[in-house]
Amino acid sequence: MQAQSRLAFAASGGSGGGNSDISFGGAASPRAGGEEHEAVVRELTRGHELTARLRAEALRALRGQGQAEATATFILGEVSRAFTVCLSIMASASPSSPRPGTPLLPTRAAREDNVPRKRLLTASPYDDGYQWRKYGQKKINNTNFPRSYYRCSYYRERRCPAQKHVQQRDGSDVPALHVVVYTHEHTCLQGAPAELPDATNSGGAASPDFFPAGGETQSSLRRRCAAQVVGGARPQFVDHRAAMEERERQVLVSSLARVLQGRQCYDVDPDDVDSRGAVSAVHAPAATPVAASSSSGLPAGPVDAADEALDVMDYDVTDALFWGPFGTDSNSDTLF
DNA sequence: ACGATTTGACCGAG
DNA sequence: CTCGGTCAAATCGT
Repeated sequence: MQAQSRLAFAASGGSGGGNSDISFGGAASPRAGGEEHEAVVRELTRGHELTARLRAEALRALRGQGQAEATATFILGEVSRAFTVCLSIMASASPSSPRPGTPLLPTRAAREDNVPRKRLLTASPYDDGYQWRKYGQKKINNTNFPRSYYRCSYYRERRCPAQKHVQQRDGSDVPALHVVVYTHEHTCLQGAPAELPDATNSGGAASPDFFPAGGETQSSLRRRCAAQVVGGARPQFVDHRAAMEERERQVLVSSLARVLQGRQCYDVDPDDVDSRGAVSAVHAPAATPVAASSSSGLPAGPVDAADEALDVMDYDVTDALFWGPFGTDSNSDTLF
């Protein structure tokens, strides 16, 4: 599913630039395309709803049955996610929706801070592989749910500027969907390997930037850094897209590892999982520990939130699906 | 004791 | 003045 959408959108011009030229099913006219589009969306929505019901029933039936429950949770979560991603693609390709990269009528347009922003619609707003610290919550006018404000946990010691705002979407989505707006790009994973305090050796040479700030002890900083390192080898995230793919892969591996927990004969190595999530090899020894554990256990993917009435510009769906790079400047199609 | 979260106050933009 | 975003003291959880 993801692989297909990836290919489809990769062929359409890729990320960021917002030059996608998406068409589905060779619709001949806007009218026919619109009807076809509606029918597909209707069926996908129905499938999604039925999956949610099936999931609820299955979990009720399998409650307390350990591995079976975990397996059902994972598989049905993946099915649900597939529907969500399809719906997201259809929303982005809607004949009536603005094309990616096309400036929307600015609701609070022309924000002048020039800060790159990006919006996602996802059932799991907290499973993006980063560590966040909440710093505020606000009731927003004319909405049912409060908006929560998060900052990268490394805001202080590494001066990572990344932030995100999470707000549950009004309505009766099952599962509940959240609009997540990311502002700024993480800097805390870039060019870090040699500079981070060593997580295992006591005398690791750390740059002053990575020493604890605000009274945090060195040991607690090390613990936190170690918690984010996967398998002891910190990837040097230079290419943003590769970094995001890597993170998504790790989240998937984490899910698989949970499911396979207890089956001593199976272990999953992240290197054996390709970008589509396919496990290309299964072998001992131990599975690599994975950061970004999910509290929900349902690795639902992020999708485009093109129909939201929030003051965020639309952006290329490829980025929405695969956590691609932020827009970086005025050329970005992800700005407010 | 310490880090994370909550929540009312505050601030700047419109 | 209203509103969204942030701050920071109080509170909570481990």
